[in-house]
Amino acid sequence: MSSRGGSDDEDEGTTRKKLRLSKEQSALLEESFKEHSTLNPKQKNALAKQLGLRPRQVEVWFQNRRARTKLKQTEVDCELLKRCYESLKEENRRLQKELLELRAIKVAPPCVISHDYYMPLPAATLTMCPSCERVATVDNRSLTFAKPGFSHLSQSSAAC
DNA sequence: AATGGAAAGTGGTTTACTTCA
DNA sequence: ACTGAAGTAAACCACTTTCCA
Repeated sequence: MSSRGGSDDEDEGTTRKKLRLSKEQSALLEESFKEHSTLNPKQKNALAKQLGLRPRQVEVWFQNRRARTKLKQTEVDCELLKRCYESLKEENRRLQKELLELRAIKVAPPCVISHDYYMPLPAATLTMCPSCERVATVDNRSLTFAKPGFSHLSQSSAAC
């Protein structure tokens, strides 16, 4: 690894001061990064020549730039996951509440149907999808799931 | 004087290539 | 001639250090 340890960085004799890239240099590097986030040796050398920098400096700039991009993306992903978590927490709260209500309905005395007297069934009874183990509400004629996303269940069988 | 951010250093991993038994 | 192991260089990445505004 020839470029390790700055052996090709020797310049101006004694202590090498850290260089701050000019606006023009940064702009050109940014422009180049937009086109391709990695450089082949030919592109790197050409860009270095154009900028008046050492190829190693161009290489380092691209490495740091990729790292910054990744960091930014990670932060965005983190925010997204936070929001997703909050949303799921809220939905879980709501479903737990719904489950309690449905259990209460299930525990209530069964309906009686006599010849001259019809007592309607409760609006829904509780069942569990055996495949995905989600709770579903079922009435006489059709299967009605509490949440969207249960469409994978057919009406004829309460299984996924 | 303290600090954030960017340039540069360091060490580890991967990949492509060469050499040699 | 073919093949697999070993060595090497280059490039990348993650992490860290240095230094300037």
